[in-house]
Amino acid sequence: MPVQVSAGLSVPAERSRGDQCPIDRTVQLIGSRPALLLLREAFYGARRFDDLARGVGISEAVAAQRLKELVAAGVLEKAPYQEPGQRTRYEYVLTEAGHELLPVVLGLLSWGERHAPGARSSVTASHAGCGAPVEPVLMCAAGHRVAEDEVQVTAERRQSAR
Amino acid sequence: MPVQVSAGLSVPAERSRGDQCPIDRTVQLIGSRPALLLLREAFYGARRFDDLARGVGISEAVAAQRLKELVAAGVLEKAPYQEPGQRTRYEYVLTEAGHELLPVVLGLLSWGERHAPGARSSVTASHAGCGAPVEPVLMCAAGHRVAEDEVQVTAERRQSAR
DNA sequence: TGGCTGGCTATGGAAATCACAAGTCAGACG
DNA sequence: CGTCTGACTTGTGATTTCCATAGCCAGCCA
Repeated sequence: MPVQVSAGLSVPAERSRGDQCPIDRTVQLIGSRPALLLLREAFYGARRFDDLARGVGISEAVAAQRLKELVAAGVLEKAPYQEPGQRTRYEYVLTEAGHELLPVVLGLLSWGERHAPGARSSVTASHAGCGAPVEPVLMCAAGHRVAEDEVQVTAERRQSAR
Repeated sequence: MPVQVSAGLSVPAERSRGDQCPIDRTVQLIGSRPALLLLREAFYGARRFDDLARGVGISEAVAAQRLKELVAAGVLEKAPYQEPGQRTRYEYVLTEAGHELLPVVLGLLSWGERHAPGARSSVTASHAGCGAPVEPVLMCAAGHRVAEDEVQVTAERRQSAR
């Protein structure tokens, strides 16, 4: 399913320094603290507005704004639900594209556990099949597990005026 | 309903909303656009102040500030270098912990290529050993490659005070 | 000794973002 | 009909972050 990205909605990607780098584009979409934390809540299983906002600890105004952006970016989707005796409401569920951000979020989690001082994690990610904990790792197309220092990053710099 | 335990934690009162989640801590360290983009430049191979700042397209003041934070966070390190006929200067190199952020950065890159509209990437990451492109994937401790929807995220909710 | 250059530091004002508070809206319930 | 609740929207300052400009500082070189 094609991820439709905002038909001209509020995402401010345009004005900011037009960078053609996908990293920059992704960061502009989900790179702010509230957005990423909302995403974290979504992975935890939160779906309703109040749960999401409270879990992150931000005001409703900010939550509404960020959720709108995440929906526009195709990361979340509004889906109707109805509790017995309640009227129809909308919850926020992760789209396919949203699920694909899990490696990033788990990468942040994993790094934070190892390098950011503080309380231990209260979160675990496990393989639904076998129950073993899950971690993001690097692999090359040939099937090798790749250590961080075995990666060659090459950028075709052509924009560097000067 | 989850219970709130461990409420004894002293109110943060720090500048940041004290969250004991490693994801939040990591985001507070490297989650801003300038910081992440500086990191990107570092992975591209930039080491000198001007190259880093110019590559990101931010002012020197912001670059100096963010670089200082990244050094304080242990992601970058200042190392002396000397070009012939120049005085000793300092460059910024990735530490071990910094290199371990590569999965996160590549995850953002990979996601952006697939889901963020725009020009194609001008960056590739390849395995230094075999030359094949590298991607971040999820693996469980048992050695299985795990799809995003096979991951079970469980959080010990305790903070839902109120 | 004085200029040049890379690498910052300082200041000031514009712009974005936040929390807090209050208001809106739709429909189930009494 | 009128209230209640979840999900927002709007308004108001305070706070933060940004860019731009300017200045400073340390050597190498002439």
